[in-house]
Amino acid sequence: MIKKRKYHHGNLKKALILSARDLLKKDGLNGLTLRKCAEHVGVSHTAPKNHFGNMAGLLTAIVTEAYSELAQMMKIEQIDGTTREQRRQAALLGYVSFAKRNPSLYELMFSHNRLVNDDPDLMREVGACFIILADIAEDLGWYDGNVDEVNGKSQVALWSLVHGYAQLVTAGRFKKTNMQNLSILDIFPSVIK
Amino acid sequence: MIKKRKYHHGNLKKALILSARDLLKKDGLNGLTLRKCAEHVGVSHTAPKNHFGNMAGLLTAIVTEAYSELAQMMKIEQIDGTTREQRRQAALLGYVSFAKRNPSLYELMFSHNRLVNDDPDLMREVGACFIILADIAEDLGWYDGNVDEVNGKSQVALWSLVHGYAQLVTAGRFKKTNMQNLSILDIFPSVIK
DNA sequence: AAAAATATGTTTACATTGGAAATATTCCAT
DNA sequence: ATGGAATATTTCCAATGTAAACATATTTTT
Repeated sequence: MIKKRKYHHGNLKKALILSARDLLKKDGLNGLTLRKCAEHVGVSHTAPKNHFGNMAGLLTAIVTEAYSELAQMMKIEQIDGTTREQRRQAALLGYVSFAKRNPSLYELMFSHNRLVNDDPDLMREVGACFIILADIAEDLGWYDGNVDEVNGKSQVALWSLVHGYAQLVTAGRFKKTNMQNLSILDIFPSVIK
Repeated sequence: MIKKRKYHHGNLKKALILSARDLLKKDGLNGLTLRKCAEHVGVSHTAPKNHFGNMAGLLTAIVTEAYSELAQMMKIEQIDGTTREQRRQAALLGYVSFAKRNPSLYELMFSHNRLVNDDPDLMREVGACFIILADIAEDLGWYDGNVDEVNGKSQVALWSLVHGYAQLVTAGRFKKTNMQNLSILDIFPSVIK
């Protein structure tokens, strides 16, 4: 039985996001256009509007999914019985690995005026990442003071360090130094008590 | 004596960069277009091509200048007689201040495929920033080992931490936490011996 | 000083893109 | 089954980056 080409795609939203991710990986931010996404999926160039409203909406959807994936990368290998130090190392490696494999997407995730920043889904996924970071930021021993203050600073410092490292590497800012091949774990251990 | 409108602008390159900075500050990356730059300066929309080749060339020129400014911000107040700790604090505050005042520009400075990354001028200014960071990264006491290794790791860690903090703040990633108003100096001091 | 070469700027033209508006098709709740 | 909501298409437009040919000014060479 031959499948007739349907007027309705069925799962266009998901398909467009996947297509957008492909374009982003292949040609970077400049190569990602609504029309190319639509053409790649086989729909008219205005079909995305129903699902995302506009370009910012599509980018927000992609990034929202990306934060979810980033959280997954950080949680990999975090089975019961592992120590916090083991979870931390696994999470940091997963985090940097994600950024290196998706440099354009990663850049977009920290853009400050290209996304719908108050999108509830996006905020939820960002929050989910922050919670994972909060777990592995405990016991760093970098600060003194009351528990809440120490934990807050630790979270900020941990995320700052790993994000900064990930982006500086993917942006090539260490390329002209002899430190391009340092691992994130080389940067961390000695300051962890 | 009335000045006749000249066919040649005189200092178009610099004027276009300034105009681009204005647009970037006012409307973000999406609001920056070659045609608007040209119109704002009062030349035809293809005039920029002579000086920058294409959009990537203009962005590279803007970013190159921005790295120079960032270096200046880090060097402010670094007069003789200051301790390294004082220089470090001044540099960190200047760095974050620059990022906060120029969020779109700052984002562009760490983009990984929108610039002409092998541009000699850009590489020189990035290198100049790295040298300043190298100075203030000494004596952090975060690592053990031979001097070169310790210094290398310290530079990478310092830049990662301050860049990560600056971008996470400007991207609003701490907005939903109670840590939005922490200073970069709150993140640093306790880990400095 | 004259002429040639180079640099700088304009005009014209075109393909790509995001998006608005009107219309068509399908799905779904009652 | 049927009317409304959701989904997709068609048509249209303004904005954009860029190429090519041409115009004007500046610098270099002779």
